[in-house]
Amino acid sequence: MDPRVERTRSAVMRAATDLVVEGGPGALTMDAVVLRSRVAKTTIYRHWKSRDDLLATVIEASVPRLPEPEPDADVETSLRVVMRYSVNSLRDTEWSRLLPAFIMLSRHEAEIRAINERMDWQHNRVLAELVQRAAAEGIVESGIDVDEAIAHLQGPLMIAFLAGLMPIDDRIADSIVDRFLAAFGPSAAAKPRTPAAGPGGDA
Amino acid sequence: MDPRVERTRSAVMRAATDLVVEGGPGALTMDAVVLRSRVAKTTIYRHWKSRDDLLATVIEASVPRLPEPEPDADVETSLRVVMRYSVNSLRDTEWSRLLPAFIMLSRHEAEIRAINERMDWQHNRVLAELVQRAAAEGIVESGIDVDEAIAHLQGPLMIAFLAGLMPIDDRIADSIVDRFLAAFGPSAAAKPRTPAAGPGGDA
DNA sequence: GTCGAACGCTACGCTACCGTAGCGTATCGT
DNA sequence: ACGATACGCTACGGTAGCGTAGCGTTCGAC
Repeated sequence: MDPRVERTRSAVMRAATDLVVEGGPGALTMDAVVLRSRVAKTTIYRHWKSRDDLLATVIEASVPRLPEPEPDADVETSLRVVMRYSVNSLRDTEWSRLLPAFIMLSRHEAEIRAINERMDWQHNRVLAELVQRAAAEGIVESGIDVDEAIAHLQGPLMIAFLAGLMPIDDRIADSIVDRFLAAFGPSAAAKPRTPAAGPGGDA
Repeated sequence: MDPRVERTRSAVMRAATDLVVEGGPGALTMDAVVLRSRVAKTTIYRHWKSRDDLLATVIEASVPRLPEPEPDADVETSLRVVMRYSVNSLRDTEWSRLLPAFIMLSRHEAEIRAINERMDWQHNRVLAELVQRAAAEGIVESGIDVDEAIAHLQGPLMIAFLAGLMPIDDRIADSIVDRFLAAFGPSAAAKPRTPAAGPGGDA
């Protein structure tokens, strides 16, 4: 491939990504990209058809893809590996600052929503497979609701990130898995006592 | 108070809120508000000093505040009440569509961030109190990490909402509390087996 | 009824941003 | 070397949005 093209694309992507990371999607203006990347505006428009197109490319390039677990590996270990990978995605300064914008734009921009759906689909597939294998091996309850399980794996991490409740590190990944196994383990007490009624004394 | 002021403020707020709900923060333009509210632009600027000010007011007005649990009520019941309240906040069409924008704007707009911090503070206070009471009553483990507990209460709900994994209803609120109690209950198996090592056989 | 406050209207000035035209220059592949 | 392709530059045209000026009108309070 023509090295000029390669150079231009990477310079623009670098500048555009930094702009969004630093100032949010609103900071991604073509003029700002021109200044920062030192690439002429006309040249940029030879590679991306619009500003929105460029924004979509920036996000797409930063979206993490969960690693596919090795089929013959221990399920619990695989789960921990995947969760640690998620944690590291959120530790990545680029993705961590892109994610909030990504969440919002997915609501109103069709292009970004499509990226979101592809990501969700991949993540859910990986996690669903692990949850089902865990159920088959008796590590978690057999009739487990896969979506619910996924929510309990991803949710605490996401909220810890968004709210800044706790440090995002391997420790949190492991503790989430621990809690997950405790909550969904086959010996998880007498499961649902859904009708709101306290177990013991009230005072 | 002058009813003209009351009328103007509510008409503008209604229009502005609808605009953000329908099209995101970018759709909140003064001209659009003028058209929809039938209030003159000059009048709007007599009540809000800028467009950003109006946006902040819109968000502030929609942010849910968790109910303060009654001190003499059963802890588990209170927890369920609070979680159901959170669920209903997300069922509210206004807040559910404002939340993503809120998440993003909190990163780059100081005004919105301040609102976010006030909300987090109130939510965390309510939940922390309940978690601590639960610990004191022996419903959950005694040395419980309050922030971790909060993450496990709010996280699954948040991710279910953001990803659209499951229907947002009272059922999910209750099941989250169930899972929480199972994961953090005093008899929650042999707690952390943090070093990644499977319990039984691997294959 | 009268006075003051709130409101409405038109018309701006200003800025930021998008995306393009036209034409000359530099660089790559062969 | 040399043709093709990519790139750079300047200068725009057009739009959208913010916030204000100035002045007349209406409405509420008393």
